[in-house]
Amino acid sequence: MDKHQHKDPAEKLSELGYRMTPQRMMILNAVHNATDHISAEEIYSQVRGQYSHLNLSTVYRTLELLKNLKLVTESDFGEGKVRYHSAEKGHHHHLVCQKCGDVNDVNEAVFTSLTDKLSGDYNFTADLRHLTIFGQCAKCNK
Amino acid sequence: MDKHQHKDPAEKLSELGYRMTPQRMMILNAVHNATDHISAEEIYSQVRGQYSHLNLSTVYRTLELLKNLKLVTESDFGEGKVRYHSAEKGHHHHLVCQKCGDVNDVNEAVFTSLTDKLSGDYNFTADLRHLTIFGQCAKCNK
DNA sequence: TTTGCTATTGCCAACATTTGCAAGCAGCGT
DNA sequence: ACGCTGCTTGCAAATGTTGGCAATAGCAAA
Repeated sequence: MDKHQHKDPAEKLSELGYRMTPQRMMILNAVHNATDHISAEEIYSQVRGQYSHLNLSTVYRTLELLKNLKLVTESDFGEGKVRYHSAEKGHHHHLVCQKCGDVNDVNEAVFTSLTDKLSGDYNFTADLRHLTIFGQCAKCNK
Repeated sequence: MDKHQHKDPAEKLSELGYRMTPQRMMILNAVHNATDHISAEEIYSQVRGQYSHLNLSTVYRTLELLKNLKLVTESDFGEGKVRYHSAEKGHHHHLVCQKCGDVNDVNEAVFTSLTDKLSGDYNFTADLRHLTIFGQCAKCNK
């Protein structure tokens, strides 16, 4: 299994001169196996369950690295902490309702006209991985 | 002067049961008089120069309030701290270059097709005040 | 296998921001 | 004037995240 992945994250790391440590491997797994967007603290306590030699700073530093390598994406839902998501599971954006707090996914396609415009008018290549948009949801709009 | 404002912030506050205190007045002035997007710490030390009885928590709490009343907007340029801007000076969005760190303004109009789509397809009323989009700027795209 | 370079980690302190709590103060009714 | 109610503040502690530094551990070359 896992044959369908384009490239093993471990491979991707070592190709770029990074080292595959147990910490990184387990953090990567935690993000990948998470059913939903997962926080740094959650990753920390989850990994610690099987591998007690881990520091929270390492979690943050690893997530920063994985983010730069585009292996994970970061979302801020306005909870006072940030959440992470495996990039391999596909991109999508979020609509967060400021009234009821509901979070809904939006397909990337909704943003193509925006990125096209930014590219055409400003020659700016937008990096919209996990964008969060605040506002009022359908339910609260009634 | 200031006759062109729609409504006095003091008036807007008291209408909603809030009080116009010296702290709030000076924080509001600091944001309004700032030539650029200003941080909480900057507001704090600036106001403290003329009014030493001020706590940093008050600055944060006041900014939170002004944000909810839509008197100021908040932008995160990825510096590890947030910046504020007077809403009365007009809305605009930001393109932040991940390579060179340059920040450019984009007119609100660029986003109308997006907000229309979100409204039509998802019945979601987007609250795009100061949106920040990361990517690569024209210079770095060459 | 051993060595050596340096990326990586843990620990701890700093930073930006939020929160709980008790005291202070404004405006209202009596 | 008095006290009540609830908004507002300062203070200090907590939270989420980042950064410096010295020790450790991958990995490649010998």
